Amino acid sequence: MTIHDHPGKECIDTVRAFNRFYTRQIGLLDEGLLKSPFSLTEARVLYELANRDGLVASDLVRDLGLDPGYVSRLLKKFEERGLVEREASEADARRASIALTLAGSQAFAPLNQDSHDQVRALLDRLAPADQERLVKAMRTVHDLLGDRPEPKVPYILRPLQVGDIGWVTRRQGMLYAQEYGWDETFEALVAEILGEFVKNFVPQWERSWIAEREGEVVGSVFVVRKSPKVAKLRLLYVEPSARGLGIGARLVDECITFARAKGYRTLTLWTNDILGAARRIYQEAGFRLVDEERHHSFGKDLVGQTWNLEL
Amino acid sequence: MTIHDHPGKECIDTVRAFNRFYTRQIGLLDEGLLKSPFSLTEARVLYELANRDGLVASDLVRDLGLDPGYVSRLLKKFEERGLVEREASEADARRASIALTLAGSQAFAPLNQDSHDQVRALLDRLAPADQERLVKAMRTVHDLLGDRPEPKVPYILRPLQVGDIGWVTRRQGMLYAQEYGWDETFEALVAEILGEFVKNFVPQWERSWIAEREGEVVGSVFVVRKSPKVAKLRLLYVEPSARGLGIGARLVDECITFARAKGYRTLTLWTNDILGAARRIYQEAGFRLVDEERHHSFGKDLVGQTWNLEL
DNA sequence: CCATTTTATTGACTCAGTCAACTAAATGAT
DNA sequence: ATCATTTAGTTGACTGAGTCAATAAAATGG
Repeated sequence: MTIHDHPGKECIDTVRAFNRFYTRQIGLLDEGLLKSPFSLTEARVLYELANRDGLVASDLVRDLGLDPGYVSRLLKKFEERGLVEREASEADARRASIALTLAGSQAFAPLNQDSHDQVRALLDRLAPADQERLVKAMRTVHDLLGDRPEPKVPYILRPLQVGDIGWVTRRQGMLYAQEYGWDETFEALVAEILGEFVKNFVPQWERSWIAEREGEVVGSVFVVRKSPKVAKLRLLYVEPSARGLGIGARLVDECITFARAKGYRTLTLWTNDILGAARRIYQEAGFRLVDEERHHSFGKDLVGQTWNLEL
Repeated sequence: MTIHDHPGKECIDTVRAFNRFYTRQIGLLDEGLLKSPFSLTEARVLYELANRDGLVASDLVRDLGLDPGYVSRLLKKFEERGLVEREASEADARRASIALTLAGSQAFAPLNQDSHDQVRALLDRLAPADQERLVKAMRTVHDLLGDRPEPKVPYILRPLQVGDIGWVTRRQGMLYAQEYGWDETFEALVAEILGEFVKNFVPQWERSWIAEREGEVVGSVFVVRKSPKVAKLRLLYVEPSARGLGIGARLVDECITFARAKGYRTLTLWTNDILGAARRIYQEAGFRLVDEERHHSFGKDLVGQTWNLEL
């Protein structure tokens, strides 16, 4: 696979179909503006003015993709009608920041309310579960096509919650199936391990960390008690899409800190030699390879490795 | 929870933000039309004519949300330029179906190509995994907001594949957590059962069915061998969004057929009394309640039930 | 300090889209 | 059958949203 395959034709057609569909959708929503004294573009400008401070004419031109002349005239009209005020910039005499006056806000309020009500009506037609799916899908499209600002917090760590076990199982199963051709018995092993983890969970001695990035699970790791002196790190994984953020190292680090704090003497883990990225993380963290054995699992011939860290 | 909660404010705001964003996005894409001799609306009309047969003027008015007078004039202009032909309808003398001529197709081709290339360029900027996410999200939005045509095949049944174990675990865990407040130990139990199912899987005596609807898993059931004479039905579930299609009954039916074919004498299952929808399916299928016992599991006081069907 | 770029404005257009009035055919209620 | 109502499409008369090019003034950058 090259870095960028050309997108398939069905993909392109689906996106185009969506664009046509949404063109119409937006047309329907904007019909609500017909009775208002503002055009669609005017309403867009009002919205921007109402929701952002310190805007300058050229911001509107750029962000809404409008003609500078048109914006100039439009603002002049708004100013004459007392809807906006301009305040000359001190730093740059050409620019003037534009703000809605009270009258402007009042003129915008019903527009805003209409739009709000329309969207609510749209959502009301859907079952709650579908509302969530819709919103999530829209957010995905928005994030992918918009110039996504890197999230301020690249990821968070949190404990296990309902749904995580299955999700982690699924993702690990699919990931190793895709990358190494492992069969479904690996996914089954993950399911068993996680099932047992929760069933026999001892909060004092064991812990789980789920890495979440923008609401999506992107990594996880588990520490279980093998004996009073030995803790085992299990099921470290990081989503391919979230690699390079140091999540893997961070997760391992949390495990080590936890194991130390609990008074374990050894932190052990089992992995396979082909998992290079993981091995590097373990080495960096100070783990030493203590044992290797061949085995046939998950439909492949593999070399299992045991790594230990003396705490 | 009422049937339709009012959508949360953040939902509404997200949808509105998406609408603003996509208004701009469509504006960007349509800039490609500027050099062409057609307006956006003309291009939309041409697209419809190129992709659908037997169209009538009023179809365009309805489907594209246009003014009838405008369409009338637009078609007249196209006809004068030799881009479209009209053929009077036999059934209704007022109507005439409209079709692109060869010249019309030729005029449309570059537009179509441009749009295609633009979308390809858009997708090319994304990693393949993100392309898939985008397309899937768009399809979700389209399906939810468009008047979705009922799929021709409402669902299909298929055997387990990689990723299903985790998905089924997650969905069951989340479903019962949401509907009955069960804690994560239920999800863990599902994970263990499924892990063991795959680990000890005996194809001759056991089987799984996954119900899939439009590419999404919407239900599942498993049959395991308890003894040479007794098979156990486990983990029946149907997604709320796919209920009412008879998937649950169908899954149970498959289990019964399978158990009979394999020569089992009894099909047994364990459930809880609060799961009313499931109970109805079991009763319909001929199962008899043979045992009940109170137990405390999943953070709740429950009444477990064993149901048997003599084959 | 001078060429270039950015920000904003203005004049001059135009054509995409609207609105209302109207014809002709089809439908449907009685 | 028939007559009121609805549907399909047409035409005339507008208008105003948006475009394009020229210009001014300020800021930037080598």
